[in-house]
Amino acid sequence: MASTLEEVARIAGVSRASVSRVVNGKPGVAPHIVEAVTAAVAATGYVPNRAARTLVTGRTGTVLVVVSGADSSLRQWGLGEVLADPFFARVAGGLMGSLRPRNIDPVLMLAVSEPERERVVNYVREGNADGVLLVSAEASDPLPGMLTRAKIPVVLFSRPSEPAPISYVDVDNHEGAALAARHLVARGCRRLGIITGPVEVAGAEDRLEGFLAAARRLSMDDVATAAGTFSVDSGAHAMIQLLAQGVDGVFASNDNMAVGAILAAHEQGLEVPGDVAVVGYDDTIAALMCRPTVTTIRQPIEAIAAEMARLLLDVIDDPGMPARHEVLAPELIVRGSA
Amino acid sequence: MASTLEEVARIAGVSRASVSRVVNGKPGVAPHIVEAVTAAVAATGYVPNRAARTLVTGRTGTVLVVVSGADSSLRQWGLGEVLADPFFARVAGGLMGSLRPRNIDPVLMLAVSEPERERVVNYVREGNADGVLLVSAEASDPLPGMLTRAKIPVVLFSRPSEPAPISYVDVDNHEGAALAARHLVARGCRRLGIITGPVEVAGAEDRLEGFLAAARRLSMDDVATAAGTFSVDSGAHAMIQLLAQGVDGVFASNDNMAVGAILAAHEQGLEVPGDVAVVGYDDTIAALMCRPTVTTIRQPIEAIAAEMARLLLDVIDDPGMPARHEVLAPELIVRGSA
DNA sequence: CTGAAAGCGCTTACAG
DNA sequence: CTGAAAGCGCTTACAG
Repeated sequence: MASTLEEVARIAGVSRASVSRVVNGKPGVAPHIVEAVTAAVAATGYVPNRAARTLVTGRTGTVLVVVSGADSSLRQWGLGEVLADPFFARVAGGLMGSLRPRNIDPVLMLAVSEPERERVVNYVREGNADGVLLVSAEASDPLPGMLTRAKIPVVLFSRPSEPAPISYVDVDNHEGAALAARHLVARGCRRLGIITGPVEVAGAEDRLEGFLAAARRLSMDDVATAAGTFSVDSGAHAMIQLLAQGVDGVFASNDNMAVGAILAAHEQGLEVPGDVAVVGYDDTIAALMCRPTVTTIRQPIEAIAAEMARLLLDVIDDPGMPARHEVLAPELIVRGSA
Repeated sequence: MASTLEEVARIAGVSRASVSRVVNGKPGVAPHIVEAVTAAVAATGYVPNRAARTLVTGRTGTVLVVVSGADSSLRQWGLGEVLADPFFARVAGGLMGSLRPRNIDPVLMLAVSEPERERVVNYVREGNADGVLLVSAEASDPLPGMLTRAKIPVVLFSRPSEPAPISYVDVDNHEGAALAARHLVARGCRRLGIITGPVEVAGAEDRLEGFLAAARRLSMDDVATAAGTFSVDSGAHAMIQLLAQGVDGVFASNDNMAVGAILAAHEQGLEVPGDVAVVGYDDTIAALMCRPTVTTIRQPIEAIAAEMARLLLDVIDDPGMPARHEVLAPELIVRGSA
C-alpha cells in the first residue's frame, strides 16, 4: 500500500541509507543523489513510517498534554466538560498550539481518577510519548509525583503543592490578586469582598492571600470573604452573602464566578459597577459573555504554554537536567464591571 | 531502561512467542505458562512497546479527531479559541470520551488552512493513526474529499455539503429548528424572527429552512431574518435589527447568538421572555451563563460521538465497507428565555 | 560520500 | 500447546 524506504531506494538506484539521509536532511550527501532521491520520493508519494522510526530512534515526537486533579471537584466531569471550561480550553489550546511549530504532536488526556492516572504513566512507558505537559488542578494531585518517580520528563503549569524537583511555569497569583485589590480601591471602593476558589487549588489560595495582603497594605483590613467552587452558580451564591455584608467592590477568583456575581447583583436590583464593582480572573471568553463585560486579570497563557513546551523539550533532551521554574506576570484588563 | 519481551521470556523461561500470547490474552496457552509469564511481567514491570507492535500489526490504536473548516470564519482562530467555543468543546470532548472506553487514543488537531489539512493527511499516512473523526464546520471544506481520496477511514459529524461516499452522523437540524418554531408559537408569539448562522455552514442553512417551514405550517408566513456569524456580538447586532421589525419570538441558530440577543434586548429595556422570547441552539455552557437562562435545542453530543466512534472502528476493520449514515433527533430544553 | 549489515521490540505463520 | 524464525520499516555505526 504505502511505499517504503526500500522502494524509494530501488527507484532512485541508491541504498536505503542514502534515502534515509536525504529524507532526514542529513548533511554530506552528493547533490546527484539528493536529486535522485527527491525525485523518487515525489514519484512514489513516500512518507516515512513513524513506528519504524520510533522503534530505532527511541523518540516519538509526541507529547502528552494532561489536565489532572485529585478526585474531588473535577471527578464528575468528562473531558467534554473540562474542555468546555473556558480556562482549561485556553490552556489546553495554548499548549497544543505551542507544540505544533516545534513539530511535535500533542495528545490530550484527562486524569482525575486512579485508573486514568495510571493510563497516563503507562502511555508514556509504552513509548507513545516523550514526556508530559501537566495542568494539575489540585494540590493533592498524586500524578506529578507518580510521573517523576517513573522518571518521565514532565513540566507543570503551576507550582506543585509541596516543593519537589519538578520544572514548572506559573503565573504570580499573589500579584494578580493584588492588581485586583488595587484597582478596586483606586476606583473608590470602600468595602471589599472576595469570592475564593476551592481550597484544594493551590493558585486559589495564593489569590486569597494576595488579595488580603494588598488590601491590608491599602488600609482595608476588613475584607468580606465567601467561598466559591469556580462555577457560575457558586459565584452567584457567594455574591449574595457578600452583598449582605455591604460590599461595594468584589474580586472573584475566576471569571465564571465573576459572571455569577454580576448576575446575582442584577437580580438584587444593583448596578455593576455603579453599586458594586466586580473583578474576575483568567480573562476567558466568559468575561465577554456578560454585560457589563468583566474587568479581569489576564494570565499570559500563550507565553506560559510556549515556556512549558520549551522546558519540556529541554528535559527530554537532557533527563538529568535540574528542575527549572519560571514565574510570569499577570495583567489587569479593564472592562465594564470595575 | 524499560524491559522487553525478550527479558520477560528469559525470566519466565519460555519463548518470546509465549510471552506475546499471554500479554495479548490469546487463548490456548497452558496455565503454568500463563502463570510464569504473569509473574515475570510483574517482576520486571514490563510494558509492551507500542512502536514495535504497530510496526508489525499495522495498527496504531490511535484516531485523529479533527476540527476543520475552509479558510473563512475559523481561520483567525487557534486551537485554543476553537476549544474555547462551547460547542466545539462539547463535541471534541464527547468524541474523545467515546474513544477511551474502546481503548483507542484520540489525538486532537485543528485544520483550517491548507498546510494544516495536509498535515492531517500526512499524519495518518505516516502511520500515526488508523482513521479520522472529522468535525467539519464549513460546507466548502476540502478536507473530507482529501481524506477519502487518500483512502483514509473517516467519519464526519454532519452531512457533507455534497453527496459523497462518506459515513457520517448528524442531528436533524431541520427538526431542531422546527421544535424552536413550534415552541415559540405555542407560548403565544405573534411575530417570529430568526438569527441565522453563516451560510457556509451546512447545518445553519438547514436550521433556517426548518424554522421557516415549520413557521409556515403554523400560518406564520412572514418571518423576520437577520444574519449572524455564531458569535455573541453578531447575535446582539442581529437582534437589534429584528427588534426594529417588531418581533416577539426569536430563534437564534446557536447559543452564543441567543446570549447576544438577550443582552441586546435588555439594553433596549425589553424583558426576556416577557417582551420577546428567545430560543438558542446547541445547549452549551453559554446557555447557562445568562439570565434568564436560555431555552435551547440540545444536540445529543454524547450519542453522536459514540456513534461516530463505532462507525469509524467498523470502517477501519473493513475499509471496503459502504458508507453509512445516522441521523439523531434533537431535543427542546425549556429554560427561562422562552 | 556511500552501502552492507545489524538491530530496534514486537507478532505471526509455520512446523512440530 | 510451544518455539524457532522471519519480518514489519526504519536509522546508524562501521568499513570502505
